[in-house]
Amino acid sequence: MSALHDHTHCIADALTRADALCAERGARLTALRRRVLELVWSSHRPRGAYAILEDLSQQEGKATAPLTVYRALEFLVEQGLVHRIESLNAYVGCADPGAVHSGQFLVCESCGDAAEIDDPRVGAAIIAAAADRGFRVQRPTVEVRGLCKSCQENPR
Amino acid sequence: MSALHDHTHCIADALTRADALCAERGARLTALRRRVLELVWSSHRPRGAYAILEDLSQQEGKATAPLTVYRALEFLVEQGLVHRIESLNAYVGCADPGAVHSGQFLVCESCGDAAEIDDPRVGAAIIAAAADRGFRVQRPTVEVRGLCKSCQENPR
DNA sequence: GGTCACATGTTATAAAGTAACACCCATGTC
DNA sequence: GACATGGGTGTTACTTTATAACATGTGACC
Repeated sequence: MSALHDHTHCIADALTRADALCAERGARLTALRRRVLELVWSSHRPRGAYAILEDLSQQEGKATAPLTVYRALEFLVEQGLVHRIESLNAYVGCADPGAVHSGQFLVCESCGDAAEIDDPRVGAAIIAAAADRGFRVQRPTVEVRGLCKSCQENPR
Repeated sequence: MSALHDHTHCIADALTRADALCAERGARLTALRRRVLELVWSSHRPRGAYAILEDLSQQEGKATAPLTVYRALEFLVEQGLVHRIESLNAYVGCADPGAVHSGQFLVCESCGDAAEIDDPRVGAAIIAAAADRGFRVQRPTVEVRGLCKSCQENPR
C-alpha cells in the first residue's frame, strides 16, 4: 500500500462500513469505540495498543488508561472490524468486515504496511494439511513477512 | 501429540541433534544454552520464557535474570533448534532442525500441544498468493488454532 | 601469556496486557 | 416519574513479556 492513495477515504469508508455493520447486528459502536477504530485506521500499518492509547490521550487532553483502549480493541476484533497481528502485538483495520475472513497478512519489513488478503489457495491448503493430521481448524493465522511491491521497486 | 509417547526419548533426541548440528556449524551450544533447550523440550507445549526462567532458577538454586533466558532462546531460534510461537509468546522445540522450515504449527486449544508441520501445499500457496501481489516472501508464519486428533477423540 | 571475540551476570527499565471494583447512563418496566 | 438492570467506562494497581546499558568472565588462537 503505497502512500499514493487518498487515505482519508479509507478511513471514512471503514467508519461507514462499521456503522452499518454494527447497526445491522445491534452491536453498540459507541463514540469511544468509533474513535479507537479511527485511530487504528490512521494508516495501513499495524499499530500497537499503546500508540493508540497515546493518540487517544492527546485527543482527550488527559491521560487515558490502557484498559480503555484494550476494551475497545477487544470489541472491534470481536466484530471483525479490526485484526490483531500476533507477530507484531499490533492491530490493523479490516478491509472487508462482514465477509468471512481467515486472517492472512502480507507484512512489509520495509514500510510496515500490512495488506490483508484472503487467498482461497492458502486457506484450502491449511485445511487440507490439518485434515491429513486429523486436526480440526478453528482459527488459522497467517502472517507473512517480506517486501511489498512498492518497497521492492523503491528501496530505501 | 498424546501423552502416550516416551518423551524422555524426544528430549534425548533433540539434544543429540542439537549437539551434532552445532558441532557441524561451529556454533557454541554452551551448557546454559543446552539446559534451556532441554527445558523448552520438557513437553510439546510451547513454553513461555518466564516459565523456563523459573525452572532454570530452581535448577540453579538461585534467581536467574530474564535476559539470561532470552539470550539463550535467541541463539536457539537463530540456529533453528527452537521456534517461537508468535500467537502465544512462547517457544517450542523444532522437531527437524537442519531442514529448511517455513514454520507451520497446529496448536491445540485443548491440550496446548503445538505440532510442527511443513506442508508443501501451504508453503506453495503462500508463495503463490504473495507473488500475485508482487510481494516477496521472507518469513512466513502459520499458526493454526484448533483441536488435535486425540483431543477430538477424548474431549475433556 | 596476551588479547580478542563471544558468553554471561547485574541492574534497571520499557512495553504489553489484565484484575478488581466503582460508577455512569441508557433502556425498559411499573 | 421512580426504579431496576445491564452494558459501557473510569480508576487503581498489578502481572507478564521483553530489552537496554554496562560490567565481568572465559575459551580459543596467535
